[in-house]
Amino acid sequence: MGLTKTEGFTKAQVDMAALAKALGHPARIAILQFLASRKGCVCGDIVNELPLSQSTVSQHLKELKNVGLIKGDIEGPSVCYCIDEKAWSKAQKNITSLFKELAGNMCC
Amino acid sequence: MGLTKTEGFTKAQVDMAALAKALGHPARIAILQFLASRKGCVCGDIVNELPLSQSTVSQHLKELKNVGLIKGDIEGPSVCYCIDEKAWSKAQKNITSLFKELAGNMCC
DNA sequence: CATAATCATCGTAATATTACGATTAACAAT
DNA sequence: ATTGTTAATCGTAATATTACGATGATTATG
Repeated sequence: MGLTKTEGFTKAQVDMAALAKALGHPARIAILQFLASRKGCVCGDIVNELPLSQSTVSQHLKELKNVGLIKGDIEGPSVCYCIDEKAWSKAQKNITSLFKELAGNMCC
Repeated sequence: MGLTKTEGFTKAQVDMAALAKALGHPARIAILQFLASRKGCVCGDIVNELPLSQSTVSQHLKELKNVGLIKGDIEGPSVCYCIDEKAWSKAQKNITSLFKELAGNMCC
């Protein structure tokens, strides 16, 4: 299979899982950190920062775009990437509330 | 391939990605929420709460255990699961600091 | 001891993910 | 126009993930 069942789960659960899944690769964590380390868009040199080929990095960027965490604006021959502020703060809110929901109910 | 490259990334990045990956399935989100909704361990009826077969749920529980987020104590014929408080608060700290690191540096 | 209940594991199948090189598309500059 | 640069996409291969039924192991209970 390899196919994730979504029927029977809430939209919030499915969305949260999709967000977490997008963060579930070191390269994508590194990309987000690199984008944030520059104050602004990053045109070009993302590939040079990662130990992966250009096509692989492009795939990871695509996944981050699909989940909405980053945007890419075409700037001449290259593309400028940056974190999508709105999506990011929404993600932060959701994760924070998940942690709040799960806090303080431990037993063992 | 399907094999995630970890050389060239920091341990923090790899660990964060592993945590996120563990959260990257609706069933595993649902399991954590269900464990937290009960104040204490949950013996038994996790399977009944999910639209998945017993063996599939067992697999998801195993993944959550592998990343350390939950513990399972054998209690007679059944097993009591609960969130591992230490691992969970560490995860929370790491995610929070990731968000802090990435906040306020947007541009577009 | 036999049976039932609970959960892990095995075996299997379908699909997803990761990664790379090669190619293509778009644009800039000579 | 040709060339070079940048980044997406295609094609491919290897491995991972998801899911299920069936089987095992363990422990109560009759």
